[in-house]
Amino acid sequence: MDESQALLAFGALAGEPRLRIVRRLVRAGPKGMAAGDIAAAMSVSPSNMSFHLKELERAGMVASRREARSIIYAADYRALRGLIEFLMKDCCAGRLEVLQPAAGERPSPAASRKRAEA
Amino acid sequence: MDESQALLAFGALAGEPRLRIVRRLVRAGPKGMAAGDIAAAMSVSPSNMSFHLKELERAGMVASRREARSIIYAADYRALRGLIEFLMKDCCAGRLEVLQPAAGERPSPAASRKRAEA
DNA sequence: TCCATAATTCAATAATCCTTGAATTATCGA
DNA sequence: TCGATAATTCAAGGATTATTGAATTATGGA
Repeated sequence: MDESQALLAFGALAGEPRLRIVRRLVRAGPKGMAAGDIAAAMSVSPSNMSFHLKELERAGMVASRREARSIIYAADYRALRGLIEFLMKDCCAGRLEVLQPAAGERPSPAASRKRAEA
Repeated sequence: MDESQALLAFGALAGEPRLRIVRRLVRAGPKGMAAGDIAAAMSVSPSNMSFHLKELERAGMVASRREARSIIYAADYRALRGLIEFLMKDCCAGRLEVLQPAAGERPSPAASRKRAEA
């Protein structure tokens, strides 16, 4: 996966409805789910669901096929793997310790600040 | 990493300038880089850089500390690992084949369509 | 204290993205 | 062909997010 695809993928997953859709479709497996069933399963209007599914498809995260009157959407596992790989290889490149934490690594400044605020 | 943090993280990485910043900071390592040096390194105005850094910090992807007159930003490796884990565990939960492709898996419909368009 | 440097904050504008509901396209069965 | 179902497309509006330049805060040294 190259950078521009990764950017699309991050954008596609950066919203509650679409992240939920992807989760649902991963669970559904390769046989997928009809657009209307996804919409009903998460109480989103058909037209809005269509918008989000198109967005996910544009980003390559899901694929669609027509089956009689329904359009079936399925998660693209390759894209998910590709995104994970992108984060590991391309993004953390040259810094293996990102993936393999040193023993006794201390909490992040950000985390400490959050605790202090609470 | 929980869902709301993952959503913030995806949003933070879903843009060219910020993805570049994270890449640069991962390369820079734990000692980090001053805000101004990051801005200069990628020809972005200081005020705009500040905006993006704040966004990344809000998402927990980077941490900042003051050092004399400079403010030093560093990538939060834990957050990057957390995001990778989120994708693997939470998002692909119950579908191991997302991570371990079956032998002879065929190209995605999306990929075929792209080829056809070209 | 005064000046210069480093960065942030603020206000205004521009650009994107999301949602809604109506209109349209495609398919199937009578 | 006609009616019903499944989904998409379109246009309008609302809401977020990004960019810019000016004003502000914090720090260190003369």
